[in-house]
Amino acid sequence: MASRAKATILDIAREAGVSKSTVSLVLQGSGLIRPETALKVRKAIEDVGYVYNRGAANLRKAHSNVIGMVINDLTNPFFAELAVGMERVFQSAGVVPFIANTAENPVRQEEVLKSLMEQGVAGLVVSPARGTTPGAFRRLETAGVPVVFVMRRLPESRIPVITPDNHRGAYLATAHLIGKGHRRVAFFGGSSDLVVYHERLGGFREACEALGIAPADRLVFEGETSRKGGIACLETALAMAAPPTAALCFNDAVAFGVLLALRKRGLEPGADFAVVGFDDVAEAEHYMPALTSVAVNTAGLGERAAHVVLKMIQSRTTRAEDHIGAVNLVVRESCGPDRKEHGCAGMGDAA
Amino acid sequence: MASRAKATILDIAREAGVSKSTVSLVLQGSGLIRPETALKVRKAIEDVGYVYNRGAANLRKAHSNVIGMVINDLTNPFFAELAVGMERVFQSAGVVPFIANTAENPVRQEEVLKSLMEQGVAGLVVSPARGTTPGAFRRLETAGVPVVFVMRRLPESRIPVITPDNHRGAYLATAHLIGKGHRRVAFFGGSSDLVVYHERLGGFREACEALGIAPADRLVFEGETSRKGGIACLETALAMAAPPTAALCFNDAVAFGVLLALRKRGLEPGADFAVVGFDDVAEAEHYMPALTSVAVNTAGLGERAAHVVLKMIQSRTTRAEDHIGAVNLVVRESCGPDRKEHGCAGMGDAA
DNA sequence: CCTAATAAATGGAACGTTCCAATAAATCAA
DNA sequence: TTGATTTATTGGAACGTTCCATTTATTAGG
Repeated sequence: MASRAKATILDIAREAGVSKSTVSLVLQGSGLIRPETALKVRKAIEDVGYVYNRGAANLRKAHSNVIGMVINDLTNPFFAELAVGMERVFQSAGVVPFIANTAENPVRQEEVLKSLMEQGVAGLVVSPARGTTPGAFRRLETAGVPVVFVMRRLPESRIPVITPDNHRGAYLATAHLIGKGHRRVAFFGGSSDLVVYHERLGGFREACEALGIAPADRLVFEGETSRKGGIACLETALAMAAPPTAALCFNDAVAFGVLLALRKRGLEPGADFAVVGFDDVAEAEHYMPALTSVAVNTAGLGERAAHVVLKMIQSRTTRAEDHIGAVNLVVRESCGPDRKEHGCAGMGDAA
Repeated sequence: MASRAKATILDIAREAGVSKSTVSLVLQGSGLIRPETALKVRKAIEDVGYVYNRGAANLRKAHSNVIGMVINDLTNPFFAELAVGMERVFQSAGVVPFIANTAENPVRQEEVLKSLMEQGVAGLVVSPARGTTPGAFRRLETAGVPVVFVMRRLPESRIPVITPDNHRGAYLATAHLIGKGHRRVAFFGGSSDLVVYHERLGGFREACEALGIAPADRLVFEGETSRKGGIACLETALAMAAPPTAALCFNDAVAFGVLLALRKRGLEPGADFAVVGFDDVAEAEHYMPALTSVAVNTAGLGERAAHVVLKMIQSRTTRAEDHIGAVNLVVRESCGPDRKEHGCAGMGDAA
């Protein structure tokens, strides 16, 4: 059923009555070959059902045109969107990237990275798994493989990073909440082993400080970065003596959870409790109510990252400039109308 | 910055004072090597910062342990879930699968397949892109590479298929709707170039017939398989003279769109119009209202597909049995309570 | 018609592994 | 001791390409 031993360049050569070198040249589109010869060879290639053996070629050439995208959680639409952005530019550069999922698991990530290296990748763009150890990328570094981080960074590392301006995004969002009249505001979700977390939390804190929210009135609740985490955060927040009236969520997934939990309690998102998300995934716009969120231009950052790694490969360097992408707050319905002093939902505030 | 010429098995041999053959044996974990020798070698491997060159090895061995997962749309959480299911079993089998996205584009798929073949994949599990031409997999077939289709199938092809029981799922869902008292029911979304579409539509039709819905009262609206498509379907359906009162949607994305559009019109999903989805993605449970949907055990089918391809690779065959997975209807809120003759929403029915 | 220059095609070594057949070393039976 | 057997180790060919250095064919210049 399977074909006989697979055809090689030599079989083609025989078929076409030329030397293997000639076939190789044709395969590479060299202009040195007489057009009619090339034609003959191409016909032979078809006839014998040849498939190029990239492994053999790489053995000789030592640069492999395989590019890897290592993603921490493909199940999360945010990262899927990111991956798709990258793919777009790889595609138009004529390379087929291989995607590998680490499922937020550093051990798995280790395996994936190892496998990719053994495969001889030319370059990598990585959104590192939570809890990645500092040394995880040393192998790649000493091997001189171009790597760029996207969306997430490691505490200290020389690897170039493409991220959104998390600090600014959080600042903007928090200012929006405070501008709406909220005086007791919370930060929901995320965990401190991610540096993004500190960046976003930092923006939140700075806004609170700048806009006169008392330290006691800015509440932070760590939690899973998922719908579930959002639900949990809201529950514990509302159980407090003086609960917050608004929250900036670590990401949209958390925000969706909060929205859900509010509804389940019979509270009206927006009117009774304002929530803003982060990332502005596609779904945010279609949620009920539509989610106010910090747009980070996910696909755009993906494209940027892809370009950078391509450039690095081309110029055989392992260094590149970081890029901090602009963000902007897109206001929708989840924060309701302004709550200026008409003491709506009965949650008093100490202004 | 980059290391000097990368270390090979020969460097290790020199370092450890043994022959390259010995190193090779150690690398493969052969028991023929004296433990202390093996230890010495392993130390040398560490010392020189060796990375295994799988390309070179494959050249010699001719079976590559690379497995590919070709997915039509990673952006769709349903397929992401599927991919994750497959990954789980590949991981525990000790292989790192490479995922490639075709973005529902047959041309891209062609490229991806070509690249994978050149890479020398040992096997493939594929959810083919819409509009895949019949010959797209011939290359793989003549090369004798094990391939299994998952979730989707091609009109005619000898390649084994793992899918849910689409016909039965649609039947169940439709029967549920009719059981609730609906007499004018619709099928929303999907397009006829997918064979899944015909399977699901077939189940819908059969249920209608079996349960006495007049041919004129079973409406079918083709449309995009997305939220957007769902919105469009609902709009055109409600614009009819005698609109349906319930719909089975091609998949959950369409159903979400319908839910959204209902809300936007001030209609209450469930009470005013019943909707059931298909696939039961994770989100269905958390939607507002929670979506009644046909659960297909996505991850389970993914696992199954992975097992099958692994088995095929191992037994060097290109054939395997099809598998039709059981489905079940999970009833939530989107169909409301039974609508037995208490003429609730003012939409009369001719029973 | 010969030489120089150019164009087209080619042989062979090299890339880093695996694995067979062969060797070397150790153990055993007599 | 000697050969037979087992246990460890090793050299070398092979895998399918690329690319350099050559060779061969073609054309141009005189």
